[in-house]
Amino acid sequence: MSRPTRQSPERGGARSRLLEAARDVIRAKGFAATSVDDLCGAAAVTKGAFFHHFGSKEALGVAAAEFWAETTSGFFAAAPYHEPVDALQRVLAYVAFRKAIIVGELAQFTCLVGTMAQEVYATSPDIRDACGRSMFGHTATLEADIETARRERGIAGDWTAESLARHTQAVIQGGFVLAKAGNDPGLARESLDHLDRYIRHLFHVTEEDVDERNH
Amino acid sequence: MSRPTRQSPERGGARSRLLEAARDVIRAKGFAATSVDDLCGAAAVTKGAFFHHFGSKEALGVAAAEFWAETTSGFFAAAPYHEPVDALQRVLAYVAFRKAIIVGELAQFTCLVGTMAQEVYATSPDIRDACGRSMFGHTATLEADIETARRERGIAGDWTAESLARHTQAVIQGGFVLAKAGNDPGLARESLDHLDRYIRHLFHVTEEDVDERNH
DNA sequence: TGACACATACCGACTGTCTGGTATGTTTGT
DNA sequence: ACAAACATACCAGACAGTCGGTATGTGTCA
Repeated sequence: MSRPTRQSPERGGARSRLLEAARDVIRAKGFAATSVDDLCGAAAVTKGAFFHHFGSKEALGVAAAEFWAETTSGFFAAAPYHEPVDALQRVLAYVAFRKAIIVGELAQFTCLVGTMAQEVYATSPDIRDACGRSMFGHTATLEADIETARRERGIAGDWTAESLARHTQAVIQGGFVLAKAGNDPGLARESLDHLDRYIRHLFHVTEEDVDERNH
Repeated sequence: MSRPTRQSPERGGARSRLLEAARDVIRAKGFAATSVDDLCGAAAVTKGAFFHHFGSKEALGVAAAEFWAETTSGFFAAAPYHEPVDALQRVLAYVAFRKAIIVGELAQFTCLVGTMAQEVYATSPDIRDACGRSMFGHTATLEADIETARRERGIAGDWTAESLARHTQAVIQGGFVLAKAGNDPGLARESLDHLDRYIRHLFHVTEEDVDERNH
């Protein structure tokens, strides 16, 4: 069925098409429930191509997590939340941005590495670690802004920028879980409102303060 | 292998042994990666017994979510965090309790319905909805204490008890995801510290206030 | 009290399909 | 000509689910 056309579009693109298919199909069905044939079908390539590029299904999982790390880091680096010159405003803009991109179908805005890590953490250490690198690599980029904001504003408190960055990620990931369980993206957005309120509290943001330096 | 002894222990116990096996095995391996034979092996029953009690693997998934709802609601109802007479102290004690039970192996303290919902939300609406009922049924029990605390303390703010109860669940679930990705239970506890701080902020808890009315 | 009917609980061999993976071609750019 | 990038055919095992059967109650009526 739907044999890939001979003289198929861009020869050499099988690997990236498989990674894109993995990103989309695994987010919808999960890693274990996604078969190699599913991926080949979605990417319009044959099994020969699959095992030419990836030594095993597990190796594809690792590659998919790394692909996710690359593409998302590019996506977030190009996002507009970096614009404010004030570091705290960047942090709050990050949270607002994360909320703003929660639209449409669940499988399109949820996190590949969160989903995969949850599923394979005990059965595939390689995939788990690749997911961990992607996730904590991302939190590290936020951590820098949090740390800067803290210094700029002279904020004390018994918490670290690292832990707050990770907490932010936890709220996002947890929001995805609730959104899936309740079949309602609004549940993910809701938790980000609480996170926003919490961060404003940590940085003693008053009502008048809010638009003080808004890009 | 390991044939269940004829005259096996408690005839009639196959169903509950399968549900307990499902609870443990699925939390470790995920739903899709857990085979019916895995469950039969773990429960020491045969396939005949499995399909006598459950019409399909999916039906077992639904039953496992319902079993989880029953056993955890009993567990939390009996937990000591209900002791404080002050509602806010009960809420904070709940968070502390959730943190305290995060010990040992990941598969032993993480949430079955969170794991399953994340995995099957798009492929099995029946399991997803059963997971949702379990999860939001639990948040509803916390919501009551939050609402009472809010009235007792005359707290305003643009948030609802319902949303805060769900946010609490999101932080817990997100903590589990990070703990799995980082292979470190401490990551789940860490987020609960932030949640505790956030709730104290919402209720204007001062340092002196803390042990004011401690059970 | 016991015999018969019936239901529930379980057993384990079997089946057809699907799975990840392999072995061996064929095409294509350089 | 050569290697990389595919395609095709195939395989052995695992998979969910089936089915005919047995063991153990449970209700009923003489």
